[in-house]
Amino acid sequence: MNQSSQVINKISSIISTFLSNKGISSPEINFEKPEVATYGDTSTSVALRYAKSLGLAPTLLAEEIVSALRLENINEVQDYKVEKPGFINIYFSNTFNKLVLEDILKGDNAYWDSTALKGQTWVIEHTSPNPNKAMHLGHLRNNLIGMGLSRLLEARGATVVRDAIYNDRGIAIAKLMWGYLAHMRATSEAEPNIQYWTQNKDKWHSPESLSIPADIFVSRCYVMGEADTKSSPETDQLVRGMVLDWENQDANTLELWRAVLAYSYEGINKTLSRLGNKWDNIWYEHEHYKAGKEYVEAGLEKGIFKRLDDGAVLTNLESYKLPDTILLKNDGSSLYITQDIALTDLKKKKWNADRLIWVIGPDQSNAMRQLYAVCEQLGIGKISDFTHIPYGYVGIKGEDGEFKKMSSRDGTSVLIDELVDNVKIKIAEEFASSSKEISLSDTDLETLALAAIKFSILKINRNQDIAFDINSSIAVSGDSGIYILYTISRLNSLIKKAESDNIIPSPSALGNASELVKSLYRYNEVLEFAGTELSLNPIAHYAMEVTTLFNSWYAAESILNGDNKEHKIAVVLATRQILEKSLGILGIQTVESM
RNA sequence: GUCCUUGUAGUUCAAUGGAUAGAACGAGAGCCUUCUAAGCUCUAGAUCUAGGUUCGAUUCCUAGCAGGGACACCA
Repeated sequence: MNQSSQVINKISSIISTFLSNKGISSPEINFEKPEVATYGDTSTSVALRYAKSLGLAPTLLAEEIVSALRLENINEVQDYKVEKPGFINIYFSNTFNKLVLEDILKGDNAYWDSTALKGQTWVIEHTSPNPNKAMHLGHLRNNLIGMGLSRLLEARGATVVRDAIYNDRGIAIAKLMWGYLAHMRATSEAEPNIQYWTQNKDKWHSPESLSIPADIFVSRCYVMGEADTKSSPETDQLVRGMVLDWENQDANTLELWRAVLAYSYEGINKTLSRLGNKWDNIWYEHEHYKAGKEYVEAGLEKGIFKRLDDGAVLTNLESYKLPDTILLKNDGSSLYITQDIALTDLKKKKWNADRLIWVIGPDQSNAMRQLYAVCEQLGIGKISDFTHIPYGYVGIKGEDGEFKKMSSRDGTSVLIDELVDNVKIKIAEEFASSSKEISLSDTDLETLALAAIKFSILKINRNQDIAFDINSSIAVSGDSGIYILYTISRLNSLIKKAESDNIIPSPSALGNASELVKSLYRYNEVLEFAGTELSLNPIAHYAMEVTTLFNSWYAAESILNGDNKEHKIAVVLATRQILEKSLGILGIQTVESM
């Protein structure tokens, strides 16, 4: 426990004791940051909350609480004030600021280690890519949320397992295989059949031979393959036959399947590694797609599900107030939900998971609730162990300013790589016109572009739809990731200069920048809030707040000159620490200078 | 039709049931012989409607209006 939190805990326990003595059993004491600084550094509304049950006017109760607090003489508090209608506003002294800075500069153990979720294992499924399409902005948002949440949960002490599922079998993959076979022939003599292909693979194109990225290569194959099945019933038959051949483990079909998927994974991995993606485990549909049926049969025996006249199996979710859904088709084959039941049990057992999270689009929300209910009925876990994290669509801003869904068919689908590359160009142009002396490496440009993109997505509440304007959506000034990175490079430069001037950082109770320091103190509080909400935008907004406060201070104060240099450079160090930690959770890396 | 979700300055977004609804972009006015002006300071500008609960509602409840999504053998 760090020193600064102990101050709050002490205040809290004094109030708690006071209210208990008055007859309130286990009172809840809340603190919040007032809107305006004149209302103090922190504030509690306990008096408003309990005045009625104690039969006292709120301001009177507040006064009594303040008297009790004054008796204790807490060093770090300068003053308490009661404000109508009954708030108790607390003003910290500079001693408090000194403690905050000491805590932060002491490093990891003292300040950062949260034990809130210690001992818990969370499994978080995110970014399950579609093997036959290049990844677009929807996947980007999924990935940023999934990776961000897993870092946030880790920061709160949980053991986190990140996983994803590849839907690597079925009709869509067969279309992809056909598209490759029929349309990626390098010479006209190549025959579009599997047998021929296995003997003459060099007569087919690869991403390298066409000089295009693997994901684009795969997308093209799929689009052409699908078009063929639509226009020609014979091809459609043939593709369906490929699915059967695959299920019967036909060696040649499996070989083609592996070859095509290898391109697919190559493309996916290239894009995702750019983003800093990490999975601890990948589930492949072909490994478990049959297992779900047994769970459904077991449920039938227990009378949880019922078999319809045509042989299909239906849920009974009346007690959950959910619409029923089919678990097994009338031909006995399985559906998404069938496989997900098995997968959920696998996940839970493999990691002995306490909580399971799915980061998946909002269109799945009904299906997710059905899945969770069925899993509870089958005894796989409690419904409260399962959480769906939906997120709003990423669309395109239309001519009329309206939100339009992206569609690869209309060519309005924006790919992740395309976006990153465009933003890099934009930043480079901005930089070139800015009369700076330093030059930016390509690595720096990539870092900056990713910072701008990640921040602009994560600062938005995840349930909001985003209408993307390709020309202006990624801000490089103002409320942006670039603004924060720019500020960090200012901090870096100050720290370097302080080192060469031999200024030893040392927090002082006489120091200034108190508003900034008090906002640094809120880091843990923000993490806790974000963690309970499973939401990342509070962290983004917090980082912005710290940055803005620093820049205002920086503009008004000469940091490396005058009195108190040691204190001021301690503030600078602590600010950098907090900003880097916050950005770290968002998956944003920084540049040394820009 | 039922269920879920969203509605806040011109625009893009904030706001744990709290106090004077915050930022950014855009608009207007200033600030570089001094630590990085991608910065700082100031000005103008908003809670979809109607009820209710509460000391207090952008937030919770009810009913509307408007957008988006889901609704049984697709993936």
